[in-house]
Amino acid sequence: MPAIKTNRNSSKKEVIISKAAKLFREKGFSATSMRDLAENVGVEAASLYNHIRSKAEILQEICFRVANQFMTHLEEMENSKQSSIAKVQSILQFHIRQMIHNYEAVHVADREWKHLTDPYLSNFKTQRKTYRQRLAGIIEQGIAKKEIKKIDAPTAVLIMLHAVSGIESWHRSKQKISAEQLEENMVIILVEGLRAG
Amino acid sequence: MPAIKTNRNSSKKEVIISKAAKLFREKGFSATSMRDLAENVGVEAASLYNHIRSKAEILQEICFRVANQFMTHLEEMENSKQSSIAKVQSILQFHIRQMIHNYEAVHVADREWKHLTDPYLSNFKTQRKTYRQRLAGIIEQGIAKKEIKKIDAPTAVLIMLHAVSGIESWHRSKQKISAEQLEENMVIILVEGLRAG
DNA sequence: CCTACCGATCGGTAGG
DNA sequence: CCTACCGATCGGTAGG
Repeated sequence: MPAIKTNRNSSKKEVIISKAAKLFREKGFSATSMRDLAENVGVEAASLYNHIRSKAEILQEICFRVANQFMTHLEEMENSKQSSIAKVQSILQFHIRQMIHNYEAVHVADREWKHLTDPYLSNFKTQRKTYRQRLAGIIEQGIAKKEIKKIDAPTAVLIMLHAVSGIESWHRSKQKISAEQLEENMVIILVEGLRAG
Repeated sequence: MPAIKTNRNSSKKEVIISKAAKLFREKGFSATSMRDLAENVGVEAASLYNHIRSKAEILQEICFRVANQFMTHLEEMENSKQSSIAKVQSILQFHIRQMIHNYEAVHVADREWKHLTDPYLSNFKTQRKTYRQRLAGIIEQGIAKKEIKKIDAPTAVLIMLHAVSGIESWHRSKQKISAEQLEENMVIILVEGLRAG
């Protein structure tokens, strides 16, 4: 029954990708060996190759899945009727939630994409650049409508996206505030600033 | 003349560390080989070992030099008489300027420190944690004095420090705003927020 | 899914 | 500073 065989293969592939995301985040792509990964999955290294084509393919899967999720949400926001500041806030919240709940993969896509090889590398860099430009576009609309103060939009994008990657520290922290409080604090600081007033 | 020999050795060591910082940033610590590094320095791989003890030692030098610079500036701020918000702003500016002018080393210390080995790894993690706690302390003083709004101080630290690492994108950007404009925009967004008002 | 193994490359050393 | 080389480990394949 080929249907069952496909399910088995693909679910084992998902286990491999999920364990790989965990290891790539902890040790980095280059410092993670296929023998490390095999041990975590519970098979010999050679057996991994029945499910995946190469180490490079695993990284590709992780990076492009994450990229597609973010691009899909961005497009929803572009087509929505909200105010620009609400769109920016929603995108920020989406990033925060992804970083909280899909931490391993999101972090790997953010930090390890440099180890992709062409043509995937160029493709990924293009997608990344496009995403940032379109997000900057939304911010610029907000500035034009005077909902957002006159700042350099690409700089705002850079701050937002990198601030979110700080959630890494939250994950590692012993005495954490709740995910809800984290999200609330991050949105307030980025939207309203630090200064009291 | 041992004095001259020492100078020659230490300046060659500086060249090695500087080229290593560049490569570690571009490719990551694990993906940079000593043969890569040797080629960039202009010698054979074996010759590097007349100046440095190991690949690990190079990373240690980079990470602890950067850590010491930040810790020194933090201590200056702790001992200064400015308002808390001015202290936070000065620390933010120090991070931004370091990231602009000592980009390679600062970026490596920020992203590649996981590849340190004990006892250096534990030492670095402790310093990092201490730095963040003390910066959070300054922010908490600002909250107590109502100069800073009531937010979770560790979350503010996390946002500030990670936002600054976004300067990486600025370095890679073709059509950059000036370093001064970048600094001004980053400080405004983080201190005053995005929303117009 | 395993055993057995490949060529390439790694960080590092010996010796001059 | 170089040539020559070491043992270890890498990603991946053959064959069953």
